Amino acid sequence: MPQELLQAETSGGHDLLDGVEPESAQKLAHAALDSFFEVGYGGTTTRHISQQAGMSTGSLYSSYRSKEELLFLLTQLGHQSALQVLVAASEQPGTASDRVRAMVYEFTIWHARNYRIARVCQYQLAALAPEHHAAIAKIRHEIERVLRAEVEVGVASGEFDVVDVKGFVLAALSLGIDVARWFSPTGRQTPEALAGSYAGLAMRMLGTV
Amino acid sequence: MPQELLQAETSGGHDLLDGVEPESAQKLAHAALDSFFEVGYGGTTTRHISQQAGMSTGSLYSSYRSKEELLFLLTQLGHQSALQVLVAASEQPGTASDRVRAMVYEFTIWHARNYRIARVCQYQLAALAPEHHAAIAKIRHEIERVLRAEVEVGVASGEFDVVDVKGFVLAALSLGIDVARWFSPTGRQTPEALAGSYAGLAMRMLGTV
DNA sequence: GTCTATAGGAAGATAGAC
DNA sequence: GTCTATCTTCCTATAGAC
Repeated sequence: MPQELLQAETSGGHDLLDGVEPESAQKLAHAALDSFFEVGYGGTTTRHISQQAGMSTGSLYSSYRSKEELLFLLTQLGHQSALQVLVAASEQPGTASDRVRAMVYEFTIWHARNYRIARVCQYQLAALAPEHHAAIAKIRHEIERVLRAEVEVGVASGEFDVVDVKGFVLAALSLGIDVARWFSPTGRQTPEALAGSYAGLAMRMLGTV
Repeated sequence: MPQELLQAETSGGHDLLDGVEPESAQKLAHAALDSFFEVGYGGTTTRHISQQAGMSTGSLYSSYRSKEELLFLLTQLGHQSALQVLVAASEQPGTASDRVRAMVYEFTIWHARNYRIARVCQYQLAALAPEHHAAIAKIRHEIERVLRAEVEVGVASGEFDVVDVKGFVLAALSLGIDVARWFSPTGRQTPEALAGSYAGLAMRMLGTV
């Protein structure tokens, strides 16, 4: 069973899975991420995960109870990391505009830089066991709550001109999340340019003065 | 082998799969859609599809060559239908604003009303054979081209104030597409309200005067 | 903790009868 | 076109040796 330490250093060559111990569990986690990303949870076999990790089929089960537990680990690490960058952006000094802009920017850039684990996080949730799904749903609600709270600060202060706060929050998170569907580091867009574009569009949506 | 007639009557109780003939092929297509939606392409078995369609396992293969061909049929019908509503909206009279607003509205509403086939279309593409994937990519490029062309009309006429046309097109399509990830008819949002919200946000992104 | 071996079943696709 | 039967391969998970 791996330690679930959150090592959310997403830039500078670090990896979201660096905190998974011991090494065999980390190798399996990497192999599982590759496979879930490529062929989905249903298309992934435990044999393939084990072999990509350089182990025998049976050895997977001394690190993890099941294929589903491996999905849960990845999904949990990804969601915790995404929430963390959003919270960090919301704690910046400045105006509500500054903070919301930073939140959209960082959320988008996270989905681009971590597009592999992000894609697994966003599109394989239905394969989780009910209790694991509920745990992830809590983090997702928190992500929504953190952004909505900051938007409401800007509405109250008159910085933003929005009637439909829920609609904006939904749209802003959707923009970031959908990046995980199509992003590729071999494409023309850099994470930074993309995040800048979306942050600017979000400011327009808010009718900033 | 089913006829691939496009029956894009998406409202009024009609079904995108109505044009699939004969009836056995249509039943299999419905069952495949259900299963691809629920557990993904990799998690779907031909046995399950056949049994849900009320047939034996082997009978699937007198309508379709493979599981992948069934995915291709669904993906093709969905994409053709989505393109069709976008083209219809682009042919409306009025200003470029009217047309782009209608395009975002209709594209969003399509992904909400057809959220099951839309989810399969958007998230199972990687399972397609290369030649099938290429055929779908053509339709997707056409979808992007149609919207971009109309935005450029509005930019040229001075109706829109956008520097980054590609960024806007990407964001507007993303908003619509991402609806397929989370939409449920049992949720609080109606397709109409959602589409209206996103169409309004798109107009703000365009800096309409 | 890792291995080999295996249980016990299910996978995609095909063959041949009706 | 649909059925039953089957080929061959593969599946998740466990058992027991080292």
